[in-house]
Amino acid sequence: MSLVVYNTLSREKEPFVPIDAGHVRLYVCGPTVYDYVHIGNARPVVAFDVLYRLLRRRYPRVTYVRNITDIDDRIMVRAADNREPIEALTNRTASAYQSDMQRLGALAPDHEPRATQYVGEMVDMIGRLVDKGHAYPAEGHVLFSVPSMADYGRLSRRTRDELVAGARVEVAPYKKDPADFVLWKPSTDEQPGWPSPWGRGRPGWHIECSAMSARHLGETFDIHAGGLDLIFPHHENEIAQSRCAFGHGLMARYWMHNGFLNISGEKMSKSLGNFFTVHELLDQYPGEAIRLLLLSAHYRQPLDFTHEGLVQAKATLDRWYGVLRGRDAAPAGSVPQAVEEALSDDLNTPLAISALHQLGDPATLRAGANALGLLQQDAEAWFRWAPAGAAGPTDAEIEAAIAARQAARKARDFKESDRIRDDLKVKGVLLEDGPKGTTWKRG
RNA sequence: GGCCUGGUGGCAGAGUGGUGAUGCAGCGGACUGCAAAUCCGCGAAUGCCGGUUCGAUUCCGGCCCAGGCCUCCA
Repeated sequence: MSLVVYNTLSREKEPFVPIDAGHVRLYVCGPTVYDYVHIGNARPVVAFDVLYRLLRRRYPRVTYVRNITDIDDRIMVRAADNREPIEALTNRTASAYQSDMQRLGALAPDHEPRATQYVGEMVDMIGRLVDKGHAYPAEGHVLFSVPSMADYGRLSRRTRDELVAGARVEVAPYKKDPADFVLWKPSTDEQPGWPSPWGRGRPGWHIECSAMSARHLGETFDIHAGGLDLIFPHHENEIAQSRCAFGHGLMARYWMHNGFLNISGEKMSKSLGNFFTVHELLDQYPGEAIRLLLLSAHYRQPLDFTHEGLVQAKATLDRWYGVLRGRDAAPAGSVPQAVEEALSDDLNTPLAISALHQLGDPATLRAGANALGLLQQDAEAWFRWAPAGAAGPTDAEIEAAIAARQAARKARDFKESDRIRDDLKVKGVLLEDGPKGTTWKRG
């Protein structure tokens, strides 16, 4: 089954043909670690985790790289506010990120490079750009010369003139051209910095991805992915840096971008206060419910992230886990064809989910859901999940109440048995009488 | 102003040049001590105006509406 992906470069779906069919290489832009990530940051991680899983089924070797940006002005500001060392802040938030993404069912990338560990590579790359006339030093900075690249702007379909005309930002006086962007900037004594031929300083935002992708995936690789908002300037500038430094006609063959996430119909933003961190959501909903909601719309479409959506996602998973419950549900050997076909068409996860609804066999259902990174846990564990800080009855108390209710039912004291059931319901525990006895779940 | 998305039943959300998936909700039935869960069945939608076509929700043009990007941003 051939894989087709939408390539931002061409604005069309294209058959996926790897550069080396023996080794597919994928890069996804990761977070800047200065705080817990928000739910919008999780969308590319989950969407491209589905891609990673699919590629691993198709190709003998896949290398997936997702960076962690641990040097950035926001980090410096936050560390100063917190009165803590930068490394303490970045280590703590990077660990929280990794743990949160794991709880969303995302596989760990093969490499998770941190920018501060690749400053040497970045300095080398900037040196190459200067040597080739694509960059120039100015007042302690090094800038990329946009006019030096004939087809700059291909990804975002913008010409240099359009950029300059639409610019909302004041042009720094040391720029030769208003469109030029920073590769290296000087640091004061208090700011973190590294030695370079242009003085002590730190890298600009874009250069780390160029340097780290080249190091782990090569000068050209297959897929580069990230959020829609990264098309410009981040990915445009990565392309400029990598192509001009290495002299290739392309950096990555396929550029994939996920759409944005709205909160209750409005753009998520700090000023509106409609801002959820993955960390806090994981206290209130199971990770798989959050993941299912993220996959319930196509990755390129906008996704409205609502409480109702989470409740519905959890209900769907309740039903699926109900199919698995008490039955032998080891995943069947292969992913059901309908699911595989849907995912092969530019990751059509909503269509794949609809196919899952048609599956009644537990092993097949689990195999199909696993392709989406869902139904990865034991069914009983799923039904015992409770929100953080919930004050409901313990498992043992529930079992005891069920036993008391069974005794009442046997004595045909339905008033008492219904009282017990209602009492548990108020406490968030739902009972279901089946042919094999009574099962329960936390609502 | 430039570039780019999208407008499908009550809600969520796919596909498709030829009787419009799927899930939730709703309605009816089976099952149950009663429920719940499950199963069976039912009703319900393609923003507006043109064009191409035997036929358009799908292709083309215009309009209206919503959203994103234009050097913080997933």
